[in-house]
Amino acid sequence: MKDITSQQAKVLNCIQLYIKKTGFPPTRADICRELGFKSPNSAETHLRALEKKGFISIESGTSRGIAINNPETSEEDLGYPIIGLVAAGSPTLATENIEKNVNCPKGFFGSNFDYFLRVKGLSMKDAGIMEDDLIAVKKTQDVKNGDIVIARIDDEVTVKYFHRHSPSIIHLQPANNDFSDIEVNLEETELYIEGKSIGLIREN
Amino acid sequence: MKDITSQQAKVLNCIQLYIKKTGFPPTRADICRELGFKSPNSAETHLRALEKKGFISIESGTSRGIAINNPETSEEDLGYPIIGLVAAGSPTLATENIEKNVNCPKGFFGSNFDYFLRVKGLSMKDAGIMEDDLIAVKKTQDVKNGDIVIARIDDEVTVKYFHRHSPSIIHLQPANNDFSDIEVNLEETELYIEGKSIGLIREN
DNA sequence: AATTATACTGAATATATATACAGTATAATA
DNA sequence: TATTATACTGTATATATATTCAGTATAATT
Repeated sequence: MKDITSQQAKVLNCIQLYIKKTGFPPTRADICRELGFKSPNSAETHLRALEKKGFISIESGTSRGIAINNPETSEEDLGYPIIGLVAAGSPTLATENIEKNVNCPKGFFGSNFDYFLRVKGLSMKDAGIMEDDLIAVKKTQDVKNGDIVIARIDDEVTVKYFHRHSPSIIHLQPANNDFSDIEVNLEETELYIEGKSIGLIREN
Repeated sequence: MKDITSQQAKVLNCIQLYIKKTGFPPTRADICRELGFKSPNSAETHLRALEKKGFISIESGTSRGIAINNPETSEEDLGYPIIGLVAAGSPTLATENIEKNVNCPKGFFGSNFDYFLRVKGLSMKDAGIMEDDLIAVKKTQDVKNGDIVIARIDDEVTVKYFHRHSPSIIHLQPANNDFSDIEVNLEETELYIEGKSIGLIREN
């Protein structure tokens, strides 16, 4: 990264202050107003110089498309996404399925996990899993009998106890007498294990 | 701050992710692209709803003029202590009672809380509170009927539903048929409300 | 001596963007 | 029952904004 001139430093500082104050970067005109320039091109040339020297990035054709290149804070925690347990379809990490992100420290639960799943229904009530609870899901196919798994059968996603009765027969057991076991014959029906529960969070 | 709807939460999350990714807030069109909307007015109305509810600020007439109102200035927390629910005695924050500290961000559950209590027994089983669960406890005497409270009667601490039947009669109800109600006559017995449960964490 | 980078003013313009207006539809609430 | 909030599509437009072009001037390199 090349040397910055004093005027360029003023512009860079102005951008940082502006973002801190408003939450979004300044326009060329904003910089002019802050620093007393009379032409937007003054800001423009300074911005291009700062970009060339690596202090900022400029998204072309984009209003306020200025980003400060901070190598230190680049690897920041986005947190874990909360995904709704949709009746049909696979819970994917696509933006449109993410309810919000939870700033949860890594290794909060003993082992690592990938996302939170918001529970619908009471089929696991007796396991202490209630409606709207958040299950910490570890994406894995390595599940043992008795594990609480997130399983998908024909596009329907469900949370149940996992029990392999024979190489091709798997039982998905609810923890609620009002629900019945789901017996899956792997030779007839496709079963996909999305992962297993390694923890739970409830907000009330 | 009013309740956020699930769609509004998605929009808010989308904005946060966009800022994290690019360094500047999205346009209405950007939000549409991320979430699959086909009209910029979809984003607009969600933004106005989020503004009305206080989650964001919008600078009028300003491109990308979206600022998130929760600066989430959470400095790295010292963490919350986990306190064992001892059969007798008050759960105090003294060092000798602290099982360990959990590095949990402030405001992790909607409201603030003071410590985690490790649950013993199954008296609140039907409320989804299982043995060894961690209850997030907010120290307060301001409890309403139906709240899950941490109560102390004669040095014995217990977690139960709170129900005031008359000014001097309080029922502490378990959520398990194997246990019976505790009726407390405040004129005869001293009852101290340590606080109430505002959340729960389970590690398995 | 000829570039090249810095540091500006001033005007012009294509387009990126916010935002209003006109609809449709459903669920919740008074 | 009427009303409000939510959740969208679709079109239109004033303006906010990036960006180019044309200059002027000084200092630092090559």
